[in-house]
Amino acid sequence: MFSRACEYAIKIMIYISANEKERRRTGLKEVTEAIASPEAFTAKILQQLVKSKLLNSYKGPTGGFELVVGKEIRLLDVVLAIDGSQILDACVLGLEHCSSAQPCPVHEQFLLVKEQLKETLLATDIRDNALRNSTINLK
Amino acid sequence: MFSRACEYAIKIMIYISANEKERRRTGLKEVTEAIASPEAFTAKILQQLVKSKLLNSYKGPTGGFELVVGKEIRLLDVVLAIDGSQILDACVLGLEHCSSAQPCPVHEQFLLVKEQLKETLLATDIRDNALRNSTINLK
DNA sequence: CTAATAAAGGATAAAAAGGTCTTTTAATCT
DNA sequence: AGATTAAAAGACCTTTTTATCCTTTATTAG
Repeated sequence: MFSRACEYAIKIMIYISANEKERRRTGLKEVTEAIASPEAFTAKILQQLVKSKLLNSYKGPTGGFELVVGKEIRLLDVVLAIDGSQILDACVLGLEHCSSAQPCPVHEQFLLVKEQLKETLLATDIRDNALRNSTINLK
Repeated sequence: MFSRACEYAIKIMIYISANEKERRRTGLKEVTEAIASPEAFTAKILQQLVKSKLLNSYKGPTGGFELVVGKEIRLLDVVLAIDGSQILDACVLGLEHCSSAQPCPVHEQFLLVKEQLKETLLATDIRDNALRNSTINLK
């Protein structure tokens, strides 16, 4: 459904969110251990999340990453930052000119699926306690 | 949502289905023109659909492909044949041990999405006239 | 039986995704 | 200021997916 990078990104965001309550910044090494991901690759994803303004980063000792403060971050924002809008916008069959005016053969059938997906991505806040619950594991 | 190969496969099946009414067999060249796909790659996908027993194939002049006769073929069958059950079975976050007993942080949120997707894939018959309508284009 | 036709199969190539390594830049703490 | 820490950046490597090419096998029509 999502790229591997996007799966990592969602886990990263949830993990950093869980840390937001207690301490503040989360370092690269800490995240990669928490979500069992390749370190260098995870660093690249963190960079993208910073560029997309979902995370702030700080260098040096006491450095690390934190959610952008005061900004509501939904699952949709994370998916858009890493995978783009393809999964919501693109034709299921990959047709360039598919739309409600010129629908592909399965256009109607997938309207509900996409609507349900979009609704879920929009409704899910990264800071939701149900997600950031520390008992939940991300490995 | 689906792999490129799977997108081609769905188009292939719909196109061959549209031919089922009038003539019978459909050749590789005809399909690739109809769906604007790379010929050799399309041939590989056709082979997979034959191996998965969704299509019958015949060699030589008058040869080609046809839907397995008398067998109901749903979109689900095509997706399973090419992409496998991943999109329905696998954890959204890629966790190995995710289940209702040990749910990942977004497990609940995606239950409805996956259910809706499964329902759609199950309910959509490749021979549905709404799909095989010849006015619909597959390029 | 032979020529022509069309799918099957296997080897190879190109592109994209996933992942690594090394150097640079910025911040902190003696 | 100098040593240390941690993220940023860019070049590189690996695997998977997408796509091509060439030979073989099976079928049909003459």
